[in-house]
Amino acid sequence: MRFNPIKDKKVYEQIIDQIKEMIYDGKLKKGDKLPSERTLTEELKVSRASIREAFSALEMIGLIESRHGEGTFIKENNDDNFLKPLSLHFMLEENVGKELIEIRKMIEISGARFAAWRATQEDLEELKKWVIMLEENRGNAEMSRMADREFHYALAKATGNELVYKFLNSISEVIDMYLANAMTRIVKNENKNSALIRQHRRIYEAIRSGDEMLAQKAMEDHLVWSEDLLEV
Amino acid sequence: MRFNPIKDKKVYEQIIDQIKEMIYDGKLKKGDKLPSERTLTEELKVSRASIREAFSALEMIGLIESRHGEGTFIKENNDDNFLKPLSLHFMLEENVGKELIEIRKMIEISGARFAAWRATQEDLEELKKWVIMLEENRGNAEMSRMADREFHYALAKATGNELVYKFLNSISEVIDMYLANAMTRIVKNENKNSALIRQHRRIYEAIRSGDEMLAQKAMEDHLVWSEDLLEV
DNA sequence: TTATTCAAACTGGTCAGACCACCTGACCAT
DNA sequence: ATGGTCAGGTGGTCTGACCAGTTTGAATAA
Repeated sequence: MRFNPIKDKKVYEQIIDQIKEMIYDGKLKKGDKLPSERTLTEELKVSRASIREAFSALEMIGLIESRHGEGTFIKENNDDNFLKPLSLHFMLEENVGKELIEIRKMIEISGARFAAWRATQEDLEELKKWVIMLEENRGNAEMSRMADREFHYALAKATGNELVYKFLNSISEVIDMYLANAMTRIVKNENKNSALIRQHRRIYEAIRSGDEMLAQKAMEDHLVWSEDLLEV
Repeated sequence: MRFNPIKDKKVYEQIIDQIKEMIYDGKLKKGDKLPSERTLTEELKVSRASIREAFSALEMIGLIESRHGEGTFIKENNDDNFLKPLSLHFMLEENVGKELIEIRKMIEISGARFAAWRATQEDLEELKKWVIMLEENRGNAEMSRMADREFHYALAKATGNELVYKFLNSISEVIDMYLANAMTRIVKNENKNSALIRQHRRIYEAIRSGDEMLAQKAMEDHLVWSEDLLEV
């Protein structure tokens, strides 16, 4: 004898489902204005409070935007961080740091290859800028960490894949926490600091010359190297 | 002269910030019970409606869970999919399909390598199961598509990285839409169908034998091959 | 006519209080 | 022990009110 669980979906969840469906069907597009809260009250026969609960949930994930006095709209620019709320999860998880670093590794290794293929002139200049920054700030953990981070962002941008950039950006906050100590150890050691700079320059040169496989290899070597330093 | 933007943060956003901070500081951990809505009403000097807006937002991203009659808790098991809301964004974007497929490619190519390294016996059996399913359903687009999808999920699981599995899972809905037509074309062509099966078997064999580089290569060949079919 | 003003009519943001539905635990009857 | 009852706490929902922005359009001034 089997029983099925009684489902008791909350009102605001059902509202979200309806909006979700309209997006599926293409009835709602970016920039579109949603009906006012009071209008929806009548059409859906629910209280304004429930509608506002649905809206605040959708606003949390960056899908809509409520503008006081104007109305509520499907968000136009998913500018930088629609993945931002994820960082909260990452802070609650134990092993997530290692897994995140692994994913970053997967994406960046292939990413370097894409970058070698598609990097624009500006991308190259940006990359070069941070390599130089790294060279000019030997021994400075703060600056080196910043330059390293920016280098990786620039590389993400150079992949020509917007989503790669956004994704790596959204997980950077958590990854940074893991890398901070490692960077301090690196810059304190003359040999390691040199290695760090050499590796970044090698990646940059490979991308600049358009050598996809070398870029991939250089990135992999770099990430494996820095991964080892995390364990210490 | 610099002005700071006038912050007019909504009440429910400030509530979220406070909860966020408590998680940062480690004062809130998985499974913890939050104060009741009525209690928070008094402590924060805000209305219950605002608190419920904050809670529904946090529930949307899967951070908390409200249980009727019991209370509100920091979610214990992020089991299923806290990345689910992302699919809504992906449906709104235009070029996101191609970019998503690229990211999938990046992750799966490296993922195959991880799988060759870490796949358990069950993982291998799961993979094998879907290869066989693919072989036994030549010409059947529906079943082939399903088997193909499940194979890739099984591979994601075999990487031993939970996050990889969850992430690929969350983007699968959108990717599937792009792959559906390609699969129909593949199974209608005897040669292509054979190639599809051969490629999956090759990936499986490489993983089974623990040959990391071959697994990576086999996966890359497969993805490049199927990518070309998308353009047709 | 044309431009300006400004009040009314929207919009979202917040609040207080009510009622329902559900869970828990204490107490009681069997 | 088992099951029933009841009270108190909790989330779920609704109503109606008021505040604070934006838009609109008619009355007014040029």
